[in-house]
Amino acid sequence: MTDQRRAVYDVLMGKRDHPTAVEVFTRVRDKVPSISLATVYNCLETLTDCGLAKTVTDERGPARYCPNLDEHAHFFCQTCGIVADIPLRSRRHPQDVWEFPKSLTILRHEVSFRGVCPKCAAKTKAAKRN
Amino acid sequence: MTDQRRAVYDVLMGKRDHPTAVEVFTRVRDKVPSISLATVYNCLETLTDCGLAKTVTDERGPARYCPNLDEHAHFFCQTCGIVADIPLRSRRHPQDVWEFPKSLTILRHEVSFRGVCPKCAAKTKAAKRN
DNA sequence: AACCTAAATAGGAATTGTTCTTGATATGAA
DNA sequence: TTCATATCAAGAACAATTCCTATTTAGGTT
Repeated sequence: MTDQRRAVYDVLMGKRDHPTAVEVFTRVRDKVPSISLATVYNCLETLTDCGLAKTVTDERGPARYCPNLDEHAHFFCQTCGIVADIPLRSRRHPQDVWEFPKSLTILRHEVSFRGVCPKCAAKTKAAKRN
Repeated sequence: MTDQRRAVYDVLMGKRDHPTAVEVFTRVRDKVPSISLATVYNCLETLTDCGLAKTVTDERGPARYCPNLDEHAHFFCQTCGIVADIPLRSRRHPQDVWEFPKSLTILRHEVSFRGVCPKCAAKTKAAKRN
């Protein structure tokens, strides 16, 4: 655990959103001004390999990193692009929710929702009134 | 509907797998040798906008395109990278499984699984026996 | 059938996000 | 100390995609 990794980890945990590598980079530079973007990528990879963070990708955009280790889904706002965590109501096995060929070895699964966040919904509503 | 779009559409429908743009490009050149990669990208975007195809992305790899319009999930084999459609028979409503802030407008959702396909599972088993 | 206009195309340059390479630096073991 | 190993910074390289521009085409209108 080097200074850089510690700093990247702290930044991820400090603001529990879903920053891109570049966003992590700009945040972490406040603490370790000499850090390079490549190192941020390396640290993020190391952290995800250790299971301390997860990657989230919204279609073709840049990879985002998620410090929330609980099982959860992601919501992507189609308008502003914000990413939100959707918690699981109760512990369920994938097999309990979906039916799939038993010949497949399922190691992990991922659920994502797309739509409009409250803020953007309010904006479009306000725009329509004009 | 231009020749190029028709050709891209036919290629997608002709082999119901999950090709990348470049794979579509190489396949479609047999029919329309003068087509350019940029045009393939354009056509694929047009088709997905029309709802005639879907995009599938496995983490950070190139985008893949899926001609299967039925509701289904995707399975990604971690070993060989193959993408398979999983008919999505959900046993529960999303609201029953996930806890949504009711302020979110959900327009669509996506489920993907990662693991090992039967073929690769057999291979590793065979390798272990040696 | 010739004409017109908006849309689509080919080709290549540019951009974006990420990974790789290299040499320097640090860390820990012998 | 000396060596081996891992990490780092900096920037080049890379892959996937998008953008740009001149040219061509589709398809509706005379």
